[in-house]
Amino acid sequence: MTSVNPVSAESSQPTRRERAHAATRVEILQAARRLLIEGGAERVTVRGIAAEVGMTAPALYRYFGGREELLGALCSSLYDELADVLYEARDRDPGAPLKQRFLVTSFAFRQWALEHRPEFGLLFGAPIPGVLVDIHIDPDPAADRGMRFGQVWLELFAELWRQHPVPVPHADELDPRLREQLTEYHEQIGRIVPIGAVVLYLSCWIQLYGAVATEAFGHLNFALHDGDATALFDDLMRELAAKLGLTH
Amino acid sequence: MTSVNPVSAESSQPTRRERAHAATRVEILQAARRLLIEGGAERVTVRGIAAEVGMTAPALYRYFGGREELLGALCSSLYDELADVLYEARDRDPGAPLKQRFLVTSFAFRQWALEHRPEFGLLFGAPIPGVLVDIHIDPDPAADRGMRFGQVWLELFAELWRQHPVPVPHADELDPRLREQLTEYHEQIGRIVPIGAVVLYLSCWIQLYGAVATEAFGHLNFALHDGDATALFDDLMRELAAKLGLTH
DNA sequence: GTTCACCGTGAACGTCGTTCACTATGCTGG
DNA sequence: CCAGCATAGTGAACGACGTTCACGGTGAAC
Repeated sequence: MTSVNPVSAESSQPTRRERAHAATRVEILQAARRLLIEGGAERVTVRGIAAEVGMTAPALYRYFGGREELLGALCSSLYDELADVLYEARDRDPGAPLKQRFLVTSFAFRQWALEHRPEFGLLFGAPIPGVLVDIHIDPDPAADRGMRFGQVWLELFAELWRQHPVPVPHADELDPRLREQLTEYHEQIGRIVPIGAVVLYLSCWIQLYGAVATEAFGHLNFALHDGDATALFDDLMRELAAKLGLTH
Repeated sequence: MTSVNPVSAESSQPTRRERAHAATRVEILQAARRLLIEGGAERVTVRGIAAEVGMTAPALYRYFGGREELLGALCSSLYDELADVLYEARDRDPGAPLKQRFLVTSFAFRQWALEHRPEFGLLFGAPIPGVLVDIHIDPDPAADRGMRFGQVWLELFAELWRQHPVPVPHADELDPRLREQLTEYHEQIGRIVPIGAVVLYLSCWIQLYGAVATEAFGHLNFALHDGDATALFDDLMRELAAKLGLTH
């Protein structure tokens, strides 16, 4: 099962076979994504993918341990793509004020979610029993591609907060339970902002998630008949900017 | 298929057979829920349910049109249960100040979500292609059990806002797109609050959804390693109360 | 007491994930 | 250059899935 080749044990140049293997892996993931877009995670079927890439189903087991592992790899690659999209949005206009870059990045997140609803659902919906678990359990932090996604927001937020340090509760004023829970993460990110700002960061993430997920999942359709929450999202982002002390 | 009995066409007392039929339906839904809890929507299988209620798979087609329709009915019954839970929380202490009753209800929502994650995921996660669609498309508003769930919050919010009318933008100040989109819903709920308050209501729902869903789906685990966001939720609800002008 | 609607079964079809024995291919070490 | 071998891919098979259909049995209705 994907045994390590003695020739290129770690980081030396990949052999011909390894390149072909990796190429087939991405081809498989592309086919999987096509099926995901067509009909949700349910349609991502081993046999379907195999047909798409011109193989029979058992051949896929040379590349992935099974359907769940394949879905996990698909999640990873999607997290990566999303992180790239966000980085691109953030750095699109490096001279612009940070507030604007933050808003542009937030809008890019929403846009990606709406243009890729099945993918967004896979990454940010209810976890599928055997899939996402494996990812977040991965001991190697670099292997958790979701981390890269979170990193975008963290960098942006930290830069924003340090340039515009809206008052946050001191560590002593924080709920002791919350302070204790967040200490590990706080250290993990190198204490780039005070722990009170981490709470603010999480509350921003929650608000952004809520705004994007409710729209992408259709949980606003009861009120917004056409399902387009653009105007509402604008409102919410203004509110979020105000919470960050970014009054214009 | 479930033809109307000439004896009890509409609302007269149900015949013996009809009662048995209805009883079997709920028994089936209970079995389906047991499987849902065991292993998510994926495990809710026609054959599995049939075995659970002591029948063979084809027999279930006397009660439901198929797996998707069965999942839809399960959603409806879960929405109903959740609405009951919320109503109970709201009316637990009718003499308490509205702010407290609002917070108690919000906490009840979170608690139900955390104690019934698979059910919550089915109702509030990414929509399953063939399932939730049918529900929200139902022309009979009384048949959409999700409406009953939304009604709890709407009643609570309206009562709260009228007792404590925090300033909201006038209709003229609202984004024209948003105003036009919300007009239909505004009429539908009988204009019990001004349309600007509807925007506030939606933003509250989004914030509550974000707080509960991120925790229930594990989308806070990157920072809260134990996954318990109680303290953070407290914070967020305080913030939400402040947005409603409920400073204590 | 006959008729008939309804409940439930068993067999069957096509699809699913997965395993296994097997073959072909192409790289590798002597 | 050739023997050896890891790897890629196939076809058959197993059990489980959703769904359909023809069939028998049971209880209510006239």
